[in-house]
Amino acid sequence: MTSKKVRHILDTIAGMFPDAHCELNHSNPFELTIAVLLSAQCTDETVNKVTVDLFRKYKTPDDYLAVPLEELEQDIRRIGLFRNKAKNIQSLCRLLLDKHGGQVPEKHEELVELPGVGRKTANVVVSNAFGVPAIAVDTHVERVSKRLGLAGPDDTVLQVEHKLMKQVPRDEWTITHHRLIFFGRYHCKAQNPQCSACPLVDRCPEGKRRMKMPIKRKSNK
DNA sequence: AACTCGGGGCA
DNA sequence: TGCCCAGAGTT
Repeated sequence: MTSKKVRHILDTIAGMFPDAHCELNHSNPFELTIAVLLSAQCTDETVNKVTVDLFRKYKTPDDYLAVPLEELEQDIRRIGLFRNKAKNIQSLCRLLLDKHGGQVPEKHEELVELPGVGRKTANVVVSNAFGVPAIAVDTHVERVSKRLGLAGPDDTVLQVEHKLMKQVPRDEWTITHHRLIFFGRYHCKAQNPQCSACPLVDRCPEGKRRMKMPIKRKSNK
């Protein structure tokens, strides 16, 4: 794909979502790390409902370790995977205290060593909390990148990340990440993508395919 | 590469 | 009801 076409895609999406940003409730790197960890397999909106109260009760790693696991599970019960997540939070806090003086490390390679923190979470933390350009490839970014042809249909998550970094100027990585998220979440949705109202449909391989042959919705006859 | 965890939102 | 969600760890 030509750099001109990539630029057109980026600019169009920027116009659609001029105020794209990180929607996770947080006010410091530690809270952001907790919020991203909690967000796995559920929406940010759901996470924020929990963290508003959670962050009032728990300010530091010590606070999370001061309560029994069952109490923390109860406090995050409203989101999915809460048993694993509660355990992850406490072991994360223990490690932060043991190895990092209770602070969230700024280096990507240190972040991914933390329990419950993978490559995607580390990218979100460095970009949103520490100002390091990064593109975190989640399900939205992966889906829209493949639909738009910014990545190949069979690329792994890591390959998608590399292709995006190659095609997008470094100082636009973080904002592009957020715009692709918004685009995927509110427009180029997994189930019912708004192709007929999409300014990119003419240049989108997947969009053209879908417009010609709309996906049949499952109907119970 | 496939599987598991898991309650909430939405059609 | 059934299916998916801004993942990561294990096998």
